[in-house]
Amino acid sequence: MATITDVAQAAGVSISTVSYALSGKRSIAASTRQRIMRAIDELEYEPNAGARMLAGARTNILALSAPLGPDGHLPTHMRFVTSVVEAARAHDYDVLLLATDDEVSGIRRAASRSLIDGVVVMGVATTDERVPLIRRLGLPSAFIGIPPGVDDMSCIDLDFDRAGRDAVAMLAEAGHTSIGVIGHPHSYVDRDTNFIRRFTHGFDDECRARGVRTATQWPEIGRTGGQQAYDLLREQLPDMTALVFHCNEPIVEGALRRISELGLSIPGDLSVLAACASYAADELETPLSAIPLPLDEMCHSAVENALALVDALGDPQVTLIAPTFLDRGSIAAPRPTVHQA
Amino acid sequence: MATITDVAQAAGVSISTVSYALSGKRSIAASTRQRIMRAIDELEYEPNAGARMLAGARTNILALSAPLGPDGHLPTHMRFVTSVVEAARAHDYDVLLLATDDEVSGIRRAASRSLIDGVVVMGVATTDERVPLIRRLGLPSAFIGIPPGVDDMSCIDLDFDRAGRDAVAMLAEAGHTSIGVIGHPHSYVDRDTNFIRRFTHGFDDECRARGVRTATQWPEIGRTGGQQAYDLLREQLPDMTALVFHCNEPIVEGALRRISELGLSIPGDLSVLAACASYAADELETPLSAIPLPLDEMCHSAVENALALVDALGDPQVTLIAPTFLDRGSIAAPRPTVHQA
DNA sequence: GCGCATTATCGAAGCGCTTCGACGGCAGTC
DNA sequence: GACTGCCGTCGAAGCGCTTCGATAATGCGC
Repeated sequence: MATITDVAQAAGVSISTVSYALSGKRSIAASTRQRIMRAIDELEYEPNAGARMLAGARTNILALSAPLGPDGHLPTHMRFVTSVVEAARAHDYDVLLLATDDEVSGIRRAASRSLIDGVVVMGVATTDERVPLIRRLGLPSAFIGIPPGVDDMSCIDLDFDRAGRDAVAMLAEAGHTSIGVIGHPHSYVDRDTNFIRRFTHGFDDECRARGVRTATQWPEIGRTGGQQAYDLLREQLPDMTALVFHCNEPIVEGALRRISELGLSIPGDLSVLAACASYAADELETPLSAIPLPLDEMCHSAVENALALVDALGDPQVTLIAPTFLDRGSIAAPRPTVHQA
Repeated sequence: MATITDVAQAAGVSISTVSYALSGKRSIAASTRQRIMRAIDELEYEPNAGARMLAGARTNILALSAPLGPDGHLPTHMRFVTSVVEAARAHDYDVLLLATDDEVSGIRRAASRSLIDGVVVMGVATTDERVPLIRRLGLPSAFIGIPPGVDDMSCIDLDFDRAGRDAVAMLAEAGHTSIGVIGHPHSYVDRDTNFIRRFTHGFDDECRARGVRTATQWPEIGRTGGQQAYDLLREQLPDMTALVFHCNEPIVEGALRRISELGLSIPGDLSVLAACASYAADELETPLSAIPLPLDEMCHSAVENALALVDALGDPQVTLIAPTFLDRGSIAAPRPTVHQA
């Protein structure tokens, strides 16, 4: 493999000139730069990563701490992972994947070994040991999700509170006064809670403000959970005319199936909104209007925030992304109530 | 951060002694080693990764080249990824994730920069550009899956041909003479084919040898695809008494649902086998007897094969894992035929 | 045409580690 | 008691790069 010395020789310059030509940190005559670039191409030179780390105190590697246990929703996690990798690559960064019981210790190890420049943290739990660890290490970082009470580190997330309010507002303005919610599996609620709690807070608060009746089901994982949750919800809220999903697609699919089994039409009999949807809500059995989870935006911003900290540009910041709405026609005014004799 | 010099000073020895104590490449007096270890603990010393790479020509990083496009089955891919990470960690290796349009170029880049010691390749396609690339780079590698015609590189996979034969044998010996197959979505077949082809080859060959009638459906992606495939299969093979799945769970779930809608019992009316199942076939609506895909074994062996090549222990080898069978009672003898008047 | 910036380039130090060769000390051998 | 061999340790070279300070070359004002 060619080294910088080979390039310097081939171009008839010193190695420091090559280095400066590459980094742009000092001005180089255009003609010299050209010769150097030609030599680089011919020799297929790539700088040695180890040498660069040693000398430059820069690794061009970002860790991704991802709890990818069997209890999360794999497809969603996967989308986050690939999106982070993509964002990192856009800045010539590579991603070291820390997972399976190494999301925490791996951060310490990689940082102590100066293997990484920073870390992107996903799957943030309510009390997350990675928060104090990273703070103590002084490692540039970005959290995807907002650990409660943290304001001295970069975090990015959808504004779930706002999303909850918007969901209510949208349905209430269409005329609904009784809205059911199917939330995440309760196993997530016990663990992750933070974003779920924020959504619920905004949602419930807005219901109260508008005098909307509501009830929430936290189902079991999977499609069956979705079906059961819908049935229970109907018992709890017999006059329900609108349904909000704040969960992953298997549960949505289960509930939609149950709805269609019951012969109910969307939005004729029931208005449905997919809130904070990490999946493609237009590819469901019935396409759903949605407040999408801006997954790519979150991941890209997280990477950029982390790298800004690496470059010591700016300070850590907490970013809440404003929710948006994608209309797919699954929301309408409720049917006029038929007063029974 | 503490360096090896700090440790040497604290322990009152030279840095080379510390290095040898750590690597074990020369003998060190027990008392000296103890002093060194104490110093390491007290200073929380971790060797600098860059320096190690530079001096040692060893990075302790393995690349994982994973095409994680939206067209694959995300949960399965995710399981592979976490399993590889886990296996690598067991050897104090970290994993650099190459994905999203960088599975190929990333290998070249990381290798040229001497960032990685080797690469584990997943999602192997029939003609895969990574094969010639890695061969040309002379990079230690292991393929999860067998690229056709490759015998000079380490590959590991389930013996799909054998699995196909075993599937037929098992059902034929239970008395079945007409076996339907629901295979992978045809979008996979067009792309990946190799393992699918090997399964089909073994399966069809064994059917021929045993005089078993058979037909295969390559469904659309998703649950609906599974339902449709089952219906079509019944038209194609009206006397079908056994069904083999060689696909991912959404399709299995769709087909099982259709079967239960039709009021058919398993294994009373239909014997069912989940072949090469990457999912937990015991957690389905109806638990299925299965030939499991030994995902962890594949990933762990792949990592070990790649590392063996890094250490220049042994030569590349193609490993086919013998299929096993997990009985969950979804296979029985066919009902005696009722001759219609 | 002299001094002074400015621009372009170079040499050398040093990042933290691994590894080679060397060396002192000690046990065993004849 | 001198010789051989081995064990435990050390010093120094060198991995390929970045960066600092120095130096040469150029352009400019007066």
